[in-house]
Amino acid sequence: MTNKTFAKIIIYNVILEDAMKKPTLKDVANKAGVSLGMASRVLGNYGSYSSDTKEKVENAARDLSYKKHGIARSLKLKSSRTIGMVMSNISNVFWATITRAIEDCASKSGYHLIVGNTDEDFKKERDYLETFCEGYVDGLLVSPSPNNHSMIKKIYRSGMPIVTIDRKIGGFCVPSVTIDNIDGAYQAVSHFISKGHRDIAIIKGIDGIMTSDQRFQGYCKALEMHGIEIKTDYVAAGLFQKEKAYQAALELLQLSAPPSAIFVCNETMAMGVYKALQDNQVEIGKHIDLIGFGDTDWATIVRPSLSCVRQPIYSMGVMACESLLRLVQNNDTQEAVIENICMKAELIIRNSC
Amino acid sequence: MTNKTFAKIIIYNVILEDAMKKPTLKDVANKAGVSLGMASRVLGNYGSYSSDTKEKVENAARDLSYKKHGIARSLKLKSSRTIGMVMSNISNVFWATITRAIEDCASKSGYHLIVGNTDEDFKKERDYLETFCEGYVDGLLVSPSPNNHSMIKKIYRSGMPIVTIDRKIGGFCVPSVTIDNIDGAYQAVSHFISKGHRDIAIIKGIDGIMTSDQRFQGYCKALEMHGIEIKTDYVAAGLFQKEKAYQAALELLQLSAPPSAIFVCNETMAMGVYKALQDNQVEIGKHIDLIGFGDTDWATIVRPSLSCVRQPIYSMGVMACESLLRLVQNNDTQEAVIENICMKAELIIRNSC
DNA sequence: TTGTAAGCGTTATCAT
DNA sequence: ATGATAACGCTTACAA
Repeated sequence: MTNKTFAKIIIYNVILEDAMKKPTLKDVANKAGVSLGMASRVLGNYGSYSSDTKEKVENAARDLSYKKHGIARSLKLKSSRTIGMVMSNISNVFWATITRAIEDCASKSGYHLIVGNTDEDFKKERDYLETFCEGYVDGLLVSPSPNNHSMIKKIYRSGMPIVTIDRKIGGFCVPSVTIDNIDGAYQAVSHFISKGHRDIAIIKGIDGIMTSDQRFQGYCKALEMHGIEIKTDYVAAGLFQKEKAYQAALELLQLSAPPSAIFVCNETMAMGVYKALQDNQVEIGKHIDLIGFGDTDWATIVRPSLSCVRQPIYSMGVMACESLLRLVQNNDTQEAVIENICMKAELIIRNSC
Repeated sequence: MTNKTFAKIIIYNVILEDAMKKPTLKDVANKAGVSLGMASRVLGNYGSYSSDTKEKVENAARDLSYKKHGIARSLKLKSSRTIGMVMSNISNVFWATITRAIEDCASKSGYHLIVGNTDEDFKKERDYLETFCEGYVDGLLVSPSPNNHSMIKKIYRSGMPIVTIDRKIGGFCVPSVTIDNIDGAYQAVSHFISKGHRDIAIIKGIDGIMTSDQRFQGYCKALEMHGIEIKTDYVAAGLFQKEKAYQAALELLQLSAPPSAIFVCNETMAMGVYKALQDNQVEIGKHIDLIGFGDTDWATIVRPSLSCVRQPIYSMGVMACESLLRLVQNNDTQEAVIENICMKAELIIRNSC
């Protein structure tokens, strides 16, 4: 946004080729000398027709370079063959990876993917859900904000296939694919404890968002299991943002009794924490140990390398999409099975602890 | 993909609410006791109608919670109000950021965004272009692979609005938004030279892809301008991949006369190079200077921090989308202006050089 | 095997 | 101001 310098080279076009409108099935039929229905049959490869007409139609289609019109088909078949994905922010690697997984999976089955970013704004989320549901999608993958749970339930109950991803609606009433955040956090904090740490801080994400709340639960559980008191001083909020986490880390350092270990609830915030500690000459892995939730590319090139709870991100996307496609394809069954899949995360120890 | 552990909680659903099919305009009209056309007029807010019918129709629509059917509208209006984006890989931050920018811009104008990943495979690219053009999109944003230039020209000439992004088709015959890669690379290498370096290596991306070729051109230009010979030993290929770049860096180190500075053609490869140098106890910024093309989050937390050529990624996405939308909305003009916008990159000096 | 025609859910023109 | 009705481009049941 900052860099506004650019050159604009404008070329006046000589002429655009005759933008004649695209040929329709009717054109093909006419050219082939058969009826519209006949043409549809051979191009759609169903019904019966003589090899003679088959050839005539195929030739005509080729000559006109006919392409079937997806929208018209969609209307007739009551299926757009596209699915929608609504998430907080696709430029976050986590979501980018999930989107990639979903698109891979969807395209394999001939589905298109349409995306929407909400920035955790439930109003935006609502808008996307609404417009996507205006016939544009056959199914929905959504990572719902806490405020829209009832809306999503309603949409699901009205017959639109949905599977929530990375977060779930209370009561198991909508299919979901999630990570076991409690267990992941528990593993991380338990590891700290096993190394002798007692003063363990957490930098949470956004309260009310399932992943953040559950990671905090896992943190609490580990401390409680080992009879360690949970000090409110050690519970900081980073809102899943780099800068906020930087601040939070600073405040932790300024405590009269600073923690000896910090569990950071996502990678973006882990970046902020690294920076805060580096800026204050605190040696990570020596003065303060660190574990982040979520693996990332840079974890291995930063010094010391970052230990983390690795989530099976790509797999999560694939499973969610497969679940959804299954629903989409069984759309008729009134009495459905609701799958709530929960995947385990894995603790990866590197040098930051 | 590696972590296959997961729990599957299956809940049998009590019953799905009567999945009655969605109300149509006809239903609304019936309920309101007016004709279908009338209902369409008030809901579409055009034509004329009495305030009485207006109220009746609006009430009926609300009571039935009627939503207009996007696909049907699209068919009638010959516009899907969605644009398509085809790129190499959305899970790469560069593309994720661009996609975000485009989606922001598109949604602001009421357009949906549908995406496709090609992994630089021209066959996949072709498939996406083809299916997207089956009426699904009103316009296309493409970062074309070298093999599909003629296909893209053809599609463009046939009347489908296209703007290429980050790469362009030879001959300025299709609108584009790109970065001035030659200048960016030139800045980086010139900086090396001004610091006294003579033995400057480059780790290129994929030959034949515009961004890689142009960055190499910029490298050559800087060397030539200062009368420095281009040594083939110093020209390595990293294929835009972390691992390949790691290898390439290793080979550079093993040269009898290793370079004193390396220019790396993207951030992914810069990661590989960092790792290679770290693994071999080569001190970056001391034994070997480094500049990468493309800014990244981790550039400031890695030690030493990474100098780089920063591209205005988000802006590029916005400009491309705005260009495209302009084309989409003037679709009728036979004689069009072809904009080829080229944005400047900016050298950011940190501690790696 | 083939043609006819009735939709799919809209918009928009043409009478009235 | 309102109601018919013809598209949009396709699929498919029904007749022939």
